[in-house]
Amino acid sequence: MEYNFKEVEKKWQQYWREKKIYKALLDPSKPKCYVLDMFPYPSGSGLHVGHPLGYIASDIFARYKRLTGFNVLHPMGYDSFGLPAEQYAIQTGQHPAITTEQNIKRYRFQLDNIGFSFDWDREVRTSDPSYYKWTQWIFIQLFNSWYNPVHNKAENIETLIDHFRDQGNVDIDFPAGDKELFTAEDWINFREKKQQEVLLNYRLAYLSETTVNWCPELGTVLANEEVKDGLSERGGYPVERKLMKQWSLRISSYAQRLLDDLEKIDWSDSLKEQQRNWIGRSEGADVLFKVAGSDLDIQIFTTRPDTIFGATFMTLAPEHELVEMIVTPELREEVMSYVIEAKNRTERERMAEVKRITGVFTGAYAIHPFTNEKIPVWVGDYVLAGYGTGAVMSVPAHDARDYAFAKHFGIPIKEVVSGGNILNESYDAKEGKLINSDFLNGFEVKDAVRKAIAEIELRGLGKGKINFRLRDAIFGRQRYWGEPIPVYYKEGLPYVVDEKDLPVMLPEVDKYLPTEDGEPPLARARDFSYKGFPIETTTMPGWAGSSWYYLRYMDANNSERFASKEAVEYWRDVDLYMGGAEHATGHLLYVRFWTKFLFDRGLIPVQEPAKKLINQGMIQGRSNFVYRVKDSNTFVSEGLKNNYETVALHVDVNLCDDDVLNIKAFKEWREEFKNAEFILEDGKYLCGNEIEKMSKSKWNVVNPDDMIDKYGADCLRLYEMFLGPLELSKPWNTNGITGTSNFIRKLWKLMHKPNASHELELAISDEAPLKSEWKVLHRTIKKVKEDVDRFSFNTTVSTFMICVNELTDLKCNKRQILEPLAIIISPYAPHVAEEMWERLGHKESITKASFPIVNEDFLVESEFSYPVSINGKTKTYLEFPLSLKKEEIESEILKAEEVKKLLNGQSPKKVIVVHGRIINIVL
RNA sequence: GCGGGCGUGGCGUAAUUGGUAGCCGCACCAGACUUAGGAUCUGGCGGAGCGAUCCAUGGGGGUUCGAGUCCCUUCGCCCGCACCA
Repeated sequence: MEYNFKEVEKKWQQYWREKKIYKALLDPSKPKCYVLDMFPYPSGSGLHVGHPLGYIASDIFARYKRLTGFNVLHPMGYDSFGLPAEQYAIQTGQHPAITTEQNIKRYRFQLDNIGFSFDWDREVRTSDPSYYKWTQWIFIQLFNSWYNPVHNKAENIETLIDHFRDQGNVDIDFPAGDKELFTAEDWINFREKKQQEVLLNYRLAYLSETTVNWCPELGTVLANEEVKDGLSERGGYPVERKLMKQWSLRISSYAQRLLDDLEKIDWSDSLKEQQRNWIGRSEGADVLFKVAGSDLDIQIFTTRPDTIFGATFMTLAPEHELVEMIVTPELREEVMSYVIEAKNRTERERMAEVKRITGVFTGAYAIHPFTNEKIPVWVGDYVLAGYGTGAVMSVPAHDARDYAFAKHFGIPIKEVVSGGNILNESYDAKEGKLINSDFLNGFEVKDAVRKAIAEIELRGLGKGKINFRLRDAIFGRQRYWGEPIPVYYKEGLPYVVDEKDLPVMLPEVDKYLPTEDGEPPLARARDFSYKGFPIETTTMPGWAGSSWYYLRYMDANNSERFASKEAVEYWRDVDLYMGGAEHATGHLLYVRFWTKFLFDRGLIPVQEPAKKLINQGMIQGRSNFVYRVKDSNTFVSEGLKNNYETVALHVDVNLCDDDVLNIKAFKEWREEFKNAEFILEDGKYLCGNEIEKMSKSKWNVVNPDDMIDKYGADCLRLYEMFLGPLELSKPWNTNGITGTSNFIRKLWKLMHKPNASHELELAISDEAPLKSEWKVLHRTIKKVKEDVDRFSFNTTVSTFMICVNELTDLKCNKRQILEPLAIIISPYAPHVAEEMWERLGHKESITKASFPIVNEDFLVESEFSYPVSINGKTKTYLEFPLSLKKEEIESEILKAEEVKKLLNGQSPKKVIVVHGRIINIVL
């Protein structure tokens, strides 16, 4: 019989499910391999062919690792808290849990269709109380921890309390903001309320009044990572800056470690670079400038302390608290109206108008700490409140922004580093010699920076400092569909819920909207309280559950702990993490942060979640167009469209095959096309095409289920891999799928022959293979192994094709060849491989087999004829027997008769041999 | 502006990582068989030339016996960050 993929795939999927073939057990006798995909948010539109790309690749890797003797953990789950289900709930009143459940069912069906080797007994759902119980538990650990800068790790808050009791806080760096000093005695005399307030300043999960990204449209705050170009990442609504009391996580304490440990992990350069940029470490100094005629100081941060003599003015961010205090009475009105205007501009407006230079003089002057000159203090919105100290010393000669500002307002420009032409533009480069700079004169920039910092510290004007761009992560969301924060309020102070009372269940509400007084939806819940005290009404952000899910898979059904000690000790970290690059500065930063935190607290044995990470490329859509002749119901084929005046219309790509329109289906597609007429070329209607993002509105969404129905799961798997390198973004194009489809048929035919009535029947030979057949096999095994090890799955598919073509040419149907062949193909095309395996007489699943070992003996060439170049030029052919050892090759070749003949008796100076072959002869 | 990546036939791509450029597949062309099909099989398929050969990896230059690969320069494309002091 012909290969019937529908029957075969169904049969094996059922077999795998029933026998729990892919169940992973903790087995210390075997090496572990943890292969993880980024779990999906189960959206209403289901999977399209782009989603499984990464899943297929990781599945291949997982299956390959199983065959090579690893105990593989390859789980899947759902990131099931999130906005779309909540938006839908707001519109329809349906509980998000119901929508989510429906979507998950659909996802599961689609995933099963592709034949993945997930261990579904370990499925996790972030919205499940048995899961978010532990998300809440980790939050409590964060709340009960502080970052000890001396030990450079998070510790139990009790150690801080002990320290306060013994020594106060004099010797402890305050993590953020101004430091209020107290002694041990002070601490003991503080009331409970005061103590708790102080501790809140040190906890890793803390409540504070901060400027947040407020999105009025979504009615919630967002983390920096969730804002793109001043718009919300989800929905694309404008975001404002707003001062609010909010829960935050102190990720900034981990900035240096998050940066340093990038060195230790095998992630792509671009992704690491994105994280480095996001963390944004810069070295420089904090310097104090006195305000003339007052005892106020302006603290600035600069990375160029060497240029301090070039500071001709200072600029404060409009939000800076000193603005109000230093502005002179005459200018107060003007300055404050500028401040208000600047504050009211949204982030987006501010960004869009980067080129616009605005600012206003405060009337106040600062005293230059070295020259004692009076320099004017300005307010300008090019200075950001959120970075450094929100104030800068402006050195127009050596900073492009200061330069533009100074030019615009006619402020003097003083050159202090030679090498540029400051009449035309600022000289920002960090090289050149210092001039006009007193004690720094003559130093190179690099040395001057060091010298300047030393001098600043010596004179008590400030000190060297490392600044990070990374801000603490805002953790509260004014939304319903998320994890409740396990906190209650007593006398206005937050306390965490007792661990034994977890989870704090998400309460039922009558509506999923904020209350009339603007409280989050949870405030609608009746009696949402703990021991009579009100519970926090904001919920956790979408990234909370995904920041530790990889740990839950290790022991997904544990009700005593987030995962048992044995499980985290055994599985440790992810060996291969597959997912999109869009999570570079969101999820992938948070999951590293939580991992380091849990490590610090002795809960897990690793500091990084994933050793190796691959970002699979996006699959774009390939839209098809039909061309309607203007004002008619006639459609003209693509090649002839220039002869008419036409309008291009998106047409459902599923109505086209290789860009040829299925006219019958098209007519049935929409009522208006029922009587459409067509102008054909070569008897066909050819559609135009264009690469666009895959989306419903563009009619270019290809559903994997349809592909599987038409070609089978194995064919889809092979084809998605064959499209090109994994990391590359590429358009989905089914035009080439016949290639992989043919391949599966050819593979099948290796062990089936047509009988008298032209039907295929099993034909396997038990004869010993010929050397040529062994050679084909072992070359393939070798190549496949190398390819999988370097994640080059597209070349592997080519390798399989070559192998099958060659075996077909050799008419090889030998069992000893087909068995290993089935094994090496099984990670890619598991269904057909299982079926072959069974037909070869095996009772057990092919997944229990072992990946064959390469026998190099079959690959050694004894004799060959190949082109050789002389002095890198002329090519000629040479036959030379090669059975020599590496070190013998050159000396033997040098005296070989053949070579001399070739050179008319001359002896070569040097023979270049690569992989046992003479490549070039130098005379 | 800064950072990361890329540029090879009509198309997707490959090249043992510095060693015969174009593997494999699609598309296309020719042929065979035929139960007439969008099946299967055989052959061809970067350019020029009857040919041996020559020219070709965005352009220019360099290192090397030898460069798609390394270096410099230039052009073009994609992605990320961006008033971060």
